[in-house]
Amino acid sequence: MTTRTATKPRKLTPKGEQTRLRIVAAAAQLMLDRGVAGTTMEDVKAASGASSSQLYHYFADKQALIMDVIAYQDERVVGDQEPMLARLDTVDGLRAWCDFIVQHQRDLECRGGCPIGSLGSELAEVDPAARAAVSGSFLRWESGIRGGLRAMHERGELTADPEDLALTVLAALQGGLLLAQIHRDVRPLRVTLDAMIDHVQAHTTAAVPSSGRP
Amino acid sequence: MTTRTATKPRKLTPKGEQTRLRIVAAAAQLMLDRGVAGTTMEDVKAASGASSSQLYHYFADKQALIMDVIAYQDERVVGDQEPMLARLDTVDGLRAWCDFIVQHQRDLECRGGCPIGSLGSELAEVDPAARAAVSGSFLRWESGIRGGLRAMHERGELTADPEDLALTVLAALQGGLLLAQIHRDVRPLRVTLDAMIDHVQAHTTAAVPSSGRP
DNA sequence: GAAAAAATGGAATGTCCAATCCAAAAAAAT
DNA sequence: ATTTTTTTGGATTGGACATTCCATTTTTTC
Repeated sequence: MTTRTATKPRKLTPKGEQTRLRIVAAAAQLMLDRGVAGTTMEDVKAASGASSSQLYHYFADKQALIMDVIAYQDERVVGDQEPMLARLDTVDGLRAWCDFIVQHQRDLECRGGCPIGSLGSELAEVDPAARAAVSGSFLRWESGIRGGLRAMHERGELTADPEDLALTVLAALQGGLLLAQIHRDVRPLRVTLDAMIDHVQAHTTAAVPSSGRP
Repeated sequence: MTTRTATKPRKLTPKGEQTRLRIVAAAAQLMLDRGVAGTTMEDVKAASGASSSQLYHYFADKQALIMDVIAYQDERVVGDQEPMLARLDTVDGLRAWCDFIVQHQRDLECRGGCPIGSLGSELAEVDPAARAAVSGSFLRWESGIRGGLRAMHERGELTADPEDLALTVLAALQGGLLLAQIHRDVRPLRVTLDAMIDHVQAHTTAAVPSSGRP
């Protein structure tokens, strides 16, 4: 098929693929900085160095670009965290993951919020396809968290239900990220993730009050 | 002053106040249903039965209307919950509040997400004044939650820090609401709030595993 | 009852922005 | 080397939409 709107586009040349990715990466950054509605195709052109023809060569319309931005952020956020998610089978691994997220938000000065959650929140009621895509990304993220918790559970170290606990941890993370963004302060995120660590620890077989950490 | 853009508007007649409120209420509903960007002034006119002149008679511009929508939602959400927040000084009160929120989302079929959180997420990076207003609303909400937890603490029933716990509960709530909205399923919210109840209970002096509830 | 102020109606204006169009250059395929 | 395809450039178009403008009606104030 020569149409591109509903099917996977025909295979691009390496140069074409590079241009397409440059456009998606630029759009992803702009949409994190200013939201989807606050990002125009003109902005994307300027940030990516592409022309209008290129934008509409690679993307049927703005909505198609948004879908690719969601997929891109899914890789950048969930995909990149997978090595750490694989280590959530220990409380120390959980703590390291939390520390990484808090530090990352500190580096960003709490701007943008969660790259996936913010997109989902903005688009959920106006773009069903986008909402479904973000839902898929959240399920992937939850699955990664659950994998580690389940391993703990299978070793007999975690007494709580890893299904529910993974969901709770992701929800707390999303809420902590939102509050940090709104208040421009990592404390809500830090405190919330620490509470999750405590909560997980409280449901391990070696449950003891967490001692002061250096 | 005769200007209306930066100062409190001059006193309205009762009829004028009624019209202004009708506009704000209509805008609030539309912005929950379709987001701020997805809501035009034409939509607000149609929903409120007001004319363009009326919109711009009562609001300097769309941004001014948005600010009033945030204040309105603050009252509708946090203000209306205050009686329940006053009862968060018991685990049963906490459970009742959580049940109310879950049922409310069920009634809405998880559409819209949190009326305050969604506005904040969409506007945080494009409207500093809006972000600050939402921040204030979250602080008010957190304060209401903390009040109850602090009462428990002061009675010696809660061993955890009510400051941190209130923050954690609000973050978990926001995250649960977001996940429920994105997945169109109350389960993430239910599970997350249940975990918060467990977490609070685990830090009370009568800490026992929660038995199955009817 | 009259004057002033507020509320209301709706057409018009100007700007923004997604998307299209016309075309040339570069790269790939034959 | 030539033809075909892909990539690229940028002007233009049409529609959306916030806001302004002109005016009348209604309500409030004196």
